[in-house]
Amino acid sequence: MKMTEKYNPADIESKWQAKWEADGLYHADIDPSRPKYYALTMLPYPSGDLHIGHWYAMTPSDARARYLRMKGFNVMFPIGFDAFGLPAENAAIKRNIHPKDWTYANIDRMRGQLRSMGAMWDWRREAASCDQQYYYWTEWYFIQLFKNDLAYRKMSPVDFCPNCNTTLAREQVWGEDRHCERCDTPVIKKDLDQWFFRTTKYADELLDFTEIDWPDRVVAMQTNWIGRSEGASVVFYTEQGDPMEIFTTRPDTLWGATFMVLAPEHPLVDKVTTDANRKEIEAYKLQATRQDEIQRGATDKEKTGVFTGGYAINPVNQARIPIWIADYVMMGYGTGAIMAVPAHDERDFEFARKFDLEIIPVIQPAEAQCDGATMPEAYIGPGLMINSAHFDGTEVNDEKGSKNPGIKAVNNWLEEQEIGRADVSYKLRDWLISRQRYWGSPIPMINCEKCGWHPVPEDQLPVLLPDDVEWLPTGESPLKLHPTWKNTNCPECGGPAERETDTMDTFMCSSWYHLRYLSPNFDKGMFDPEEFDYWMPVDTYTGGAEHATMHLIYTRFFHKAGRDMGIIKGNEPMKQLRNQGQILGPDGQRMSKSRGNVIDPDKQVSQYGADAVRTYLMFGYRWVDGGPWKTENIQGVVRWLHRIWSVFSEPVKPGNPDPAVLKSLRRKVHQTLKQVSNDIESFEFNTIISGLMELLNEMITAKDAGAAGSPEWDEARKFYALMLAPVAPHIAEEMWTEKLGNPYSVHAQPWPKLDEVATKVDEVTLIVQVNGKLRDRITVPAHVSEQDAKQTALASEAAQRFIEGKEPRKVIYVPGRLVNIVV
RNA sequence: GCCAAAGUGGCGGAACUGGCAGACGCGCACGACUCAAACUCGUGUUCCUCCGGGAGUGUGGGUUCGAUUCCCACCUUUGGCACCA
Repeated sequence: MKMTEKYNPADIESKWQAKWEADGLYHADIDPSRPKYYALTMLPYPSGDLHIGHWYAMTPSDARARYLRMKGFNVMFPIGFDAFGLPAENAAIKRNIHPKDWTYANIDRMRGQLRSMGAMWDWRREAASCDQQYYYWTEWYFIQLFKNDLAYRKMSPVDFCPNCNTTLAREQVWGEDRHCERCDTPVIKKDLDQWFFRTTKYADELLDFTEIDWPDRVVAMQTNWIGRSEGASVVFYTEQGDPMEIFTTRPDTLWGATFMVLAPEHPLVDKVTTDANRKEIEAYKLQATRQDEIQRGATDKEKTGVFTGGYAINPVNQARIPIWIADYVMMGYGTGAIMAVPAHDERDFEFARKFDLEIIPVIQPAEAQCDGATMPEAYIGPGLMINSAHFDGTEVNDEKGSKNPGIKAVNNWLEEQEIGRADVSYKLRDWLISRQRYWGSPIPMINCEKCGWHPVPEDQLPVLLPDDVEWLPTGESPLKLHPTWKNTNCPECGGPAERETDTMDTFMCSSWYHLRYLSPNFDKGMFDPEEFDYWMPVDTYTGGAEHATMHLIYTRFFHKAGRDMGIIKGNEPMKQLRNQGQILGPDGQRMSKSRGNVIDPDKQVSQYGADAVRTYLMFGYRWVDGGPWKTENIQGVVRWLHRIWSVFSEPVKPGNPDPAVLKSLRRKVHQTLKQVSNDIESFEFNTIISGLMELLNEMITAKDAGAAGSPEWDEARKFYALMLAPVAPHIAEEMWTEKLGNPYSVHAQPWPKLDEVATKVDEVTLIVQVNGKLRDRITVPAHVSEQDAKQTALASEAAQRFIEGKEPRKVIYVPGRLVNIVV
């Protein structure tokens, strides 16, 4: 007899990976006869080393894609690289290697690592955002945005990281001390001419999530980020007659405005400031700008501010109210000016108390009486309007915007009087995309002194990045320092002109990679429309939740803008989104080189095999949560894989089993099939594995009872290999093809067919409760009548003991579950 | 402060629609195999117990014959936002 070889993952994994690849097993091509499924996982940055987090994100997604493929879908599962960005330049500076060389070397290395996952990538669709034929179309799309007035240039104060020497988008600035997301350096403000995209134009539409199935968490984060507030815009006038527009969510409190506050940077500050106050105002402004550089955000900071000496007229009652400046009013939101109603706004109240300003209540709560002189805090609840001319007595409730009768009434009146109007304000700002760095997609714009800014003519695209640059960071784009690159001719007048030397934020590149995957070599457009029509939209998108307010808003904007420009079809790029959690180091901390708690997937794979690493990551965690890597826990799946191997390898010794054993084996097989199918569809990877473990345990028991050799046993092994295929593709292939002798490949097989009848039991165990407490178990036929079930339960000796001869008041019967006797 | 999610054995976690809490696995203990160890296999493993049973899913209440599951209040943890007018 031939000795059974041991399970050696290294042998079978590389063998099958090579064969699958050579056979093009996972190529996904347009096939109108089959339903399509676009499964997408967020593309990696080519940092040079695949992280265990990539495995955690990608291999369960791969398992699900494989399952859907077996279910009959034509599944596309592509991969690529988010290949532009700062780390390449930083590495270049540190090691004097060209960012391009660094990036492509890393991509090469990571391709190998990604292959070791045994995932069903269609490598023919690979795209890297730094490829010429990719950024060609990134540039082209920029031009379309520009032509449609969705890209514009503006001088504006922007967050600038002095370490990375580039500007940052609002969402790339983190924390109370406003530091750079990459290097933790506190950012500073700089006034720069920058390119923006009009994301705000889509603010309302971005708040509509009805067409997509995304996690509540992400929907909530995007909703907060967009920050829609309903209210009114009202124009106040300074005493000199300059209009001063403010936005308020509480127009019903207009009569309680006792002062105005301007942001220190507000353009009217100089004009309203009297000579007597000018010195103090200038000092405060200076201090505010300085503080901007460090921190102006702290909430618990005591309010500061200075009186300008100027006054404004409240348009609703002609009251003359002082104008102050204070840093609690931000130039970047609304109009940078507010009316202050201290009686009904906490911040204004605090400010008024500190500077002894008047407080006039205009909302009267039901019970207490508000008195401006004595009230201990602002009142923000509902009530009736008072001190508000003919609005006195109008009801104000807790609703926001026009649902609030007080706000609605005042808004109507403001419009009639032409003082103001109902309005909406957003926290969302236009997307700043200029970066003063080299390794990014060029912004294809030309500036001519005579003709202004014009796009590079499309037949001259792409604007190529020059290879010969000095990339030492100076705060200016390295492209600006290149001796010749920026010199060109004006597309309008032909005279000498200069190229834009900033490059684009890499989020621009990653906003459309799912479209480039459709046809990475297509040269007549961003994508082949035929591919688009078949594959789009993305059916399932998986990745980290950290992109909720950045990438995931940008890509929706990109898509909607493309739709309105006639380039893209549909309203949303990705129908379903699911987030995975994070794998932490064994110490429960975030993995980092400095902590020395990094788990290297390559090492794990060489030690345990790819199937073990895949299944461990699926089994050990709730996918959405993640958690610390536990080295000893991987033993569980390793043992399981070895047991699978032996169940499939050991010679069959046919026995003479009890038919009940076979029936119960078949039941377990089909119950597991049902459970595994449900779990894999709903991203519950941990219970897929536990279900398969349970089934294997039952198979071993059945085998010991002589089941081997029976048709039930053969079906169990066949189904087992098929159910294993999505999660552990290599061992499943080995079992299917080599051990069971089925035709290659297990991954080209249809998913096994469920026999619902087989999952049903003949006999059920009912629990018998007395007053809700478990007292006994009885076995009854599955279709027992209610009466019989109750009778059997009442007759139970254990139950009788607890009934103690008392008369049952009520007997509850839940079919298949229990009988509860209430006494 | 606001928004969101989550609290279950020593640990990761399971429990369909309100119906046997702790599946599966790790760890641990004991046993078998072994000269011995590892591997492997078997048995046990929420806590208390007078061995009848009792308690138990963050805390306190409620609804219900019955609550990890539904409702109310609170506590804790994690993530996000944070003077947004």
